[in-house]
Amino acid sequence: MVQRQTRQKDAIREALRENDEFISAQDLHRWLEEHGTHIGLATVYRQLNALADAGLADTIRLDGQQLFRLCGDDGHHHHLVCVRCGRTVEIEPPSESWLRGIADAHGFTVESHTLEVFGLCPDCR
Amino acid sequence: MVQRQTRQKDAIREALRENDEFISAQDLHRWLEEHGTHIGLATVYRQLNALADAGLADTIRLDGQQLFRLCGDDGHHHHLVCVRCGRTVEIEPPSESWLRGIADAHGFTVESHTLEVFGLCPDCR
DNA sequence: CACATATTGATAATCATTTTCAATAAGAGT
DNA sequence: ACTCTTATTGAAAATGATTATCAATATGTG
Repeated sequence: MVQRQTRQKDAIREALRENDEFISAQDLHRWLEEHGTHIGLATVYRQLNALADAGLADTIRLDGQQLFRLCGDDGHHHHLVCVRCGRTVEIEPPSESWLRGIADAHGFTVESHTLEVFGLCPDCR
Repeated sequence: MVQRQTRQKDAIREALRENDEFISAQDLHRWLEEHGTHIGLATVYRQLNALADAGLADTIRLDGQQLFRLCGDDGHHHHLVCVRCGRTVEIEPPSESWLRGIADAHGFTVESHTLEVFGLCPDCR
């Protein structure tokens, strides 16, 4: 027995499915509360981290807190984030070979990378 | 009168000059302490943020804390960061036109962006 | 030198996130 | 359905980084 199914896990994944944009653990917890689903804050953090670790959720860091969003299982993505409303669009990643080339030039290995572009979306500009 | 020169500001800038790699406010505070210079932690945070706001220091976020490093005044840089020892190398940024092209395609403006590559440096791999 | 005020620093306050640990519940085996 | 092991939960406390407070200090201008 390695992994158990619980109403909390289901509720959290479902809540993420209904929230297209990146959302913080605190906000997701509040959202669940407002929708009549009480789940401990610690559990929300735990599941969100678990999803991120499993590669099922993407995370970005904005304004001192970590935001989460479900994503396909084809690795992580890069984003264009509206600094006013939080709207997010996935963008083309820089080519892996470009990254590797740069790292190789300095003798580094590549473990991970981040790329986020911040600006104003069409509605907010 | 808008800006005053103080021994604290000088000490912090000098300390940054002697630390090539990214360093956290806490660590810089400790470093100063170990070098016989006592400066309030709050002041270290204040100056570090002031330098970053002024564009004189680059910052990255690693492992839940913000790291600072002096940089030239020609805008911000991108980095290759060793996840073990913290060693950092500046890398070529993605071309501005590439960024703008992506943003334009979605109707976004570009206000800022981040790119960090994490891996192991030659000594740690 | 005097004065207005930028700056400092010790401490308290915030805030997000993690840990703790006893209580609960999933699910495998019977 | 019943038991038993243990994954999971949740409330509360702990942590850790960063920021706000505010009286005391120090800067530089007149």
